[in-house]
Amino acid sequence: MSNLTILRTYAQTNPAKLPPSVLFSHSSTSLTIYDAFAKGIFHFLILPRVQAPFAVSELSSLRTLLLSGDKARAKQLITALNEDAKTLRKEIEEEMLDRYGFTWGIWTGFHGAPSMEHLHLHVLSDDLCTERMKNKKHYNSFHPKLGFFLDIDEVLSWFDAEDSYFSSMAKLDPKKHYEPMLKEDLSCWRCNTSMKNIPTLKAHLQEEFDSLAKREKAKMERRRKLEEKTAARRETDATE
DNA sequence: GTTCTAGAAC
DNA sequence: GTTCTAGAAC
Repeated sequence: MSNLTILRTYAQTNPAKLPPSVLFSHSSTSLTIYDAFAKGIFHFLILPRVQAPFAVSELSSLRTLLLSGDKARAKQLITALNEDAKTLRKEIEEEMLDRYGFTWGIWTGFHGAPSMEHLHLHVLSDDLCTERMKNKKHYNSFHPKLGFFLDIDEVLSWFDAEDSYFSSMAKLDPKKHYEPMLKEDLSCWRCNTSMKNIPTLKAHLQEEFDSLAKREKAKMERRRKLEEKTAARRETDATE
């Protein structure tokens, strides 16, 4: 099953009835689900559950939430999603250490022009070269320098800015402002090198990830050895 | 969002 | 000839 309103269906379903292949965890206010087409090795979506005072229509997207009228209420909801994301990132990092022996970047944000109904916060690792990363639109929608991917901290900062700034950002005009960003030329988000097509980009991202892995694992190893030495020294000091 | 596929790019 | 993209259909 997959259509443009599937997330809305999940958000209105009793979490106990969602299959474990879909649901990762839930709280009283949100659901964390596995992204069905993960663009990073780790890729989750956090969805607000449909409950008062919000109507399902107000939770349709970031745009509808920001324009729903009550700024304080909207900020509160996004702050709650942010807290859930922090917890999730910790869990992802533990899993990274377990399975890969090091940790790497995790991004948390919204798409400027989402293509599925119901507000969803992406939490994904920054490797970005999985099997499901298939075209320019996929990649550019997460490229941190293009502007399509809106980091949650940036979105939260809009609430503390002047009203006129908040209003201009809250418009989130998909056709004029956001969708053209998806057609920008491909470039590596780490080193800015331009890439002629998706297979070339993915091979490059894989190399970047492999060299990062090597550096980070070496760092972990040095740290471990240092701790070993420190522990041994402590032991000697204690017996002297 | 994905899949399919015509035709552009190589 | 093969690889790859991008637009239509769903």
